[in-house]
Amino acid sequence: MNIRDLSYIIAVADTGHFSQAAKQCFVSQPALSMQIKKLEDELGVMLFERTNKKVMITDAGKEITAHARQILRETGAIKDIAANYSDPLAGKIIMGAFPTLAPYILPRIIPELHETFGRLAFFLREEKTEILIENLLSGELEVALLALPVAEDRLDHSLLFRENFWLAVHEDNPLARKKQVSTADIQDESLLLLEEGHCLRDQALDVCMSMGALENTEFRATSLETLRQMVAANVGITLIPSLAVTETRGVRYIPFEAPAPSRRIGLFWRKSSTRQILIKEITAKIQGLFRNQSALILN
Amino acid sequence: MNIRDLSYIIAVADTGHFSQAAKQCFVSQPALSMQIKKLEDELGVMLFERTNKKVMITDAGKEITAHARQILRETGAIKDIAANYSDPLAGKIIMGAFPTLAPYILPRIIPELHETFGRLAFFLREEKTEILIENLLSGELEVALLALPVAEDRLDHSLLFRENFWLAVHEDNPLARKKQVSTADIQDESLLLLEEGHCLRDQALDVCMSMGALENTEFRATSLETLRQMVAANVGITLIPSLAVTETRGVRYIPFEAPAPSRRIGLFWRKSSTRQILIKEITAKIQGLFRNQSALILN
DNA sequence: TGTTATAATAAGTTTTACTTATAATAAGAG
DNA sequence: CTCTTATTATAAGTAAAACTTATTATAACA
Repeated sequence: MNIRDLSYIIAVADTGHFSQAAKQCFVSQPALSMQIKKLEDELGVMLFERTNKKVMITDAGKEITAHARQILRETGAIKDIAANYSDPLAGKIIMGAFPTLAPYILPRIIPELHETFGRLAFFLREEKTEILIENLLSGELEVALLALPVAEDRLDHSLLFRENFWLAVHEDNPLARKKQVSTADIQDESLLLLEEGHCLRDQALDVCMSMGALENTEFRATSLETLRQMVAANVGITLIPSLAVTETRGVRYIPFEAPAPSRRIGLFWRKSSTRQILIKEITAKIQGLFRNQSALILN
Repeated sequence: MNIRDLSYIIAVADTGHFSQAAKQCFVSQPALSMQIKKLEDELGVMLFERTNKKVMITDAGKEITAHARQILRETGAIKDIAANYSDPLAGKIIMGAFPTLAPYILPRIIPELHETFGRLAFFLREEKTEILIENLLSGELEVALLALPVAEDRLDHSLLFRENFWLAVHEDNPLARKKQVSTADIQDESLLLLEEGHCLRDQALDVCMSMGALENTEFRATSLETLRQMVAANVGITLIPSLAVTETRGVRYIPFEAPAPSRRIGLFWRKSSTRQILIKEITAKIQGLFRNQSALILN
């Protein structure tokens, strides 16, 4: 059985002629006759009763063409779906981002992406980096915003922007009066950090390492907002990535002297992804957004 | 697109492997890979994301395989229907018979046919001969019981039996005392006949012709039962076919001397009918019934 | 009785699908 | 880090299927 054969029998059922049906199907009459005969042999049932002047459909033919019509409707649906998906900038895409980035970057980029990619529905997932990588590899997620580097060679990425860290201190802290902080300023200071599993923790530890600062081990926060509130409560100081810098009662954010410590954020996807075209477009769009606003948000 | 291709993508969706899917479909892995690739090209959409270790289905693939599954269900339905119809002794059959035969023969043969052809549903249609022939030719009717001869070379037939005519007279009629009637007995008698369009009218006219009897033109009955009641009311005499001979108050039925006048009843079908096997069986069954009961019903 | 309209058959060609063998590639084991 | 294994992709050649044109067969109709 064959979808083409089914359209042949429908054409015969509709026209009542083998030759007209053949014309309608753009094949020669013998081709159509032979295919129908083969189908009848395969099914073990006559679908049409032929005379020289008339073609009559049998009961079996009536029932079978009804199902054949349904099959053609389904193939139509398949073609429609394919046509929709074959627009690489249409459909849906699930984007992941880790928790110390997601709430600060998504409100900035999603409205813009939504505007640019009108035929695309964005779904968002906030998870820790490790989970996001798993989700990417398993196919649950199409793209994710991750901090570089990521040691996973099944993934590809493009760099989106570099996000500087700011020092967050209580307004009563002596450092609060500085316009910029230097390595010397925070040497031997101890910083509040996030708990294990957050990439921001590792990034901040790297900064501590290079600047000679220490971790305040009395307390490990479960979220960046908790960390910020700890600073507001004058429990300690911490690093805040620039996108998360927002006016907060009692807190002063101070930029570092160049070269400021920073993290690099990239967009990641499976090397095997079927949506490379779309991803490339999204990358370009996000890069464009941050190129224009770099003065504002990166330092 | 192709039903086989659809089963390939379903197999891949189910197994998660091209090679396992190929095994399940009894083809080589390259064959399956190539067909799926061609389908993807045709649809303009990737259905699977392949890596060396893993096959992931795309969103498009998910939606499309859902429809593909529906198509395979429909093909299953088609095969089921075909399997049912491919039993030539199963299904339904519509049988026609003309009005001066139908009510008398059908109660005798339908129960027997029903018993013999358990998987067959009989539907009956009573119409005048002319209509029955039209219905046969148009395909509305598969077989019909008609009186021979029928001048229509698109139809085939087999002779089922010969049905004698009896003379029906009122019990007060002098002929009522005879054991048999001869040609001489009804010479110049006038017989009540049916109205135009009934084949029994033509048959009876033939008998009149050959026996030198006349038509009673005062009255033409619209049904055989009317005719019988006219005889019971002593309005006249008539011919009754043997299957319609049933004890009736005031009516005597008298057989003719051999060779008795008779009509031949046959089973008719389109030469092009797809159900020749079944029709042959039905013919044989009916012939058997009447062979056994010939003494009873034919004379 | 010839003409027309229709489906079936025949022969040959083209297209499609398949097979086997091989390559390429990444994951996992030692 | 290299070898083995598991997987899909590619290539070349073969087999099968579908198609075309030309012809035949048959019934309806003028």
